[in-house]
Amino acid sequence: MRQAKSHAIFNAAIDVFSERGFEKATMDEIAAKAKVAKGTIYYHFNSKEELFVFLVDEGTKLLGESVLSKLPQTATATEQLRVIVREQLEFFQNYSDFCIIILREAWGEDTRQREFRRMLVHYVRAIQGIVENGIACGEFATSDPETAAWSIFGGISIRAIHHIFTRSTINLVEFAPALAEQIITGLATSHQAGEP
Amino acid sequence: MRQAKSHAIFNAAIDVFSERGFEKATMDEIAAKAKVAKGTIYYHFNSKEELFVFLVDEGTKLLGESVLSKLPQTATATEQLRVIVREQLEFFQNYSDFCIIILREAWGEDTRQREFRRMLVHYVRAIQGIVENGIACGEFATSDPETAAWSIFGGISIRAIHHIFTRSTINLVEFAPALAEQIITGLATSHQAGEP
Amino acid sequence: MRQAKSHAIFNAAIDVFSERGFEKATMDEIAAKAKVAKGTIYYHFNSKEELFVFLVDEGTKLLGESVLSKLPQTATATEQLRVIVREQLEFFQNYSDFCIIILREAWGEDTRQREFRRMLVHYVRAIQGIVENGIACGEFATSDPETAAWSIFGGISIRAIHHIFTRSTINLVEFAPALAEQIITGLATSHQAGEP
Amino acid sequence: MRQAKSHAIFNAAIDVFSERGFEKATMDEIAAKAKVAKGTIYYHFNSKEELFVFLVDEGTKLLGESVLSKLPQTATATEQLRVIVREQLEFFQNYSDFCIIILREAWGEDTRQREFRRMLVHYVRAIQGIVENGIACGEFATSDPETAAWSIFGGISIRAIHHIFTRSTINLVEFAPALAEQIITGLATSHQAGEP
DNA sequence: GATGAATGAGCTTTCATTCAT
DNA sequence: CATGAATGAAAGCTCATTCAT
Repeated sequence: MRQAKSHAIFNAAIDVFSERGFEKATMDEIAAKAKVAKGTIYYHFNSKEELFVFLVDEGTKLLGESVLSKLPQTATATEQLRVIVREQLEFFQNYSDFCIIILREAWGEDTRQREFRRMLVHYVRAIQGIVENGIACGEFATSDPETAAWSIFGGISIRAIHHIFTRSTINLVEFAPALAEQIITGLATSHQAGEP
Repeated sequence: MRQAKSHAIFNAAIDVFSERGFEKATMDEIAAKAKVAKGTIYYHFNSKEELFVFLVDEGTKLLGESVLSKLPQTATATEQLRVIVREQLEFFQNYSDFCIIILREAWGEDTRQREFRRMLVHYVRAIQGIVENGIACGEFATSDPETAAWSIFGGISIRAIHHIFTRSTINLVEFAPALAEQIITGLATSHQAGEP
Repeated sequence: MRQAKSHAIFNAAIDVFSERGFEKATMDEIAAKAKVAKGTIYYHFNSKEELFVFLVDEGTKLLGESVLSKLPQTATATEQLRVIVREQLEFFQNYSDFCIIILREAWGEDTRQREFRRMLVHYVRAIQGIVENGIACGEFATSDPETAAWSIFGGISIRAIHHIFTRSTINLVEFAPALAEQIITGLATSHQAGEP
Repeated sequence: MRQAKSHAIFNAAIDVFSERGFEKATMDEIAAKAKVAKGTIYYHFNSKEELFVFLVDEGTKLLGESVLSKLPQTATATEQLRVIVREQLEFFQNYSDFCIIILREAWGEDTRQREFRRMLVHYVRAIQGIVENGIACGEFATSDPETAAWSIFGGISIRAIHHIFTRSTINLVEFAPALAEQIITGLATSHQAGEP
């Protein structure tokens, strides 16, 4: 099998980066976990940063594919949003390491962090597109689709990471219905919700 | 004036921790920015970790006070939620450094990170309390107030940090109405919002 | 009372120097134990080294006085040696801190260590004098009184420090008879002791 | 050759530890003397303490082997004691650095010091064993073989270290006969040595 | 392709000493 | 006389990266 070592390094790196954070993660620990010599990592990746970016790149792509490919193209925006919520929770359930990496490592002015945000923006723009479609169809109403998209993404993600560190055994996907309902119909009971 | 040096260190530390992250921040840079000798920091704080925890403690307390003290006690839960959204955005507008620190440094198993989350939980519980009050009054409906609270907190925070790294000049508070409306009435236009 | 603080510092310093060794002892700990401010130590002693030398000077003088003043001037050299053994053990029993300081801190090329050894040499020379007197009187026989003196001093001291770190409750003075006998008559039973 | 660097570090460490003492010795100086980078020391030894303990362990083992392996098994206890005196002096002549390290660094409550004393006790017990054999054979008489053993060890060691700091060119082994005679037959001329 | 010994810049922390009060 | 906040040089230790094998 090609890339056996690469894969081992990749998996070990996700482990270690999510457990320690980028700065505290050491190439020694990654090498030990991957059961390769430290030099071997440098044969496959030019630097710690490059390894990280590769990993984040793959992860974000996988997030995009996992979530967006499940969208039923003919469904309503409302239905698509429900799928987003469910699938993103499912993704974070399966790849909780990556959920942690996103929230810890995306914020800063280092190259890897800007790069990371570029990828996240790409994903959130897809959510924003759905919101905008919903508006165009008259399903949704909001004055600021970008704000809507980021708060949807942030709401799901922070709910998920809180759950991850709670170390509960409940499956993240179980939060999907409540979360989707809040996003779509809000907290207010229908007969009220007056404007100030 | 007492504590002049302590304050300088405190402010410098917020700066540096938010710009570099806990691990990459150096005591040298904090000392230089505070215009004190490195030893002076250690005269006031026993370690880098202790300095960080002190700072996070003060920051989280200030967040709690800034937001929760503004809550009109006699108002409806709906109105209280609007205040939360506005005031938390205002807080992040004024203390964007602290917004960054929260989202970067709260997630992990180090002592300082667990401590940090304990404080955040305290704040988010207050939001959860309002949601539960709203339910009790018949204003709100949700099957999972904890999920509601964390997704509200996360939605506001991630919207804010995205905005901070966008380096726009728009005041964060301007997002308050749209964000509040989404939380309260949801995205869906009132005449629909069917259940699956 | 004059020198109340000086005395407190002196006693605290003996404590700390013997517990930690010169290098690891800190002026902070000495100040804390003496219940004075750190600056106060520097009012009474110019430096850590000076404090140490003063303390060692006093201690060695006290050792000399404690032991040598007990020597019955009219007694035989044999009897005087017995007194030396007993009184030095008694001194180490009362000032075990100082016993530790002697054996830890006298060996090296720092100024304070040379100074220390100068004082020790003075004390050991007194023992050597007794040995030489004994030879002159025909009581003792040895080809090397200096070696005799140092090995007597070393034998007593190392026996004592071993006992101190054993943390036994036995009084050091109880070893005096056996130790004196060994020094004076040797291990061999009288009817033998052949020369090689 | 394997362990070339390790050996260089080992030798440099003995040098520096004996010249400066454990606390004052710096890893920088050891590295410089060993002509390796500082990090290299940490590649081979986990800490300054571990390097020290390793060195002391080897040294004490070597002391034991150097001295005890020379003991003629069929000889009398008296003869064995003479060998001990001569060989221990020879060892200290060859490894004066280690003689200094023993007397400076064995006394204290740090882990490395307790460990050190454990090893010394092992060596001194061997001397004690010889004394006890001598008693069993009727060659020796003493009420306290442990005291005898420690004072023999201490007498030799302190005589040696005094000589080392005197920087004389005389070979330590030249003191062996006088020292042995004192230990075996004592100072007193045979016709006396009365008990008080 | 793979290894792991070696490196050295850079980090946190300590602590004797000073000095304004 | 006495204080204790402030200092900065110096030390132990870490770790990404390199390179000879």
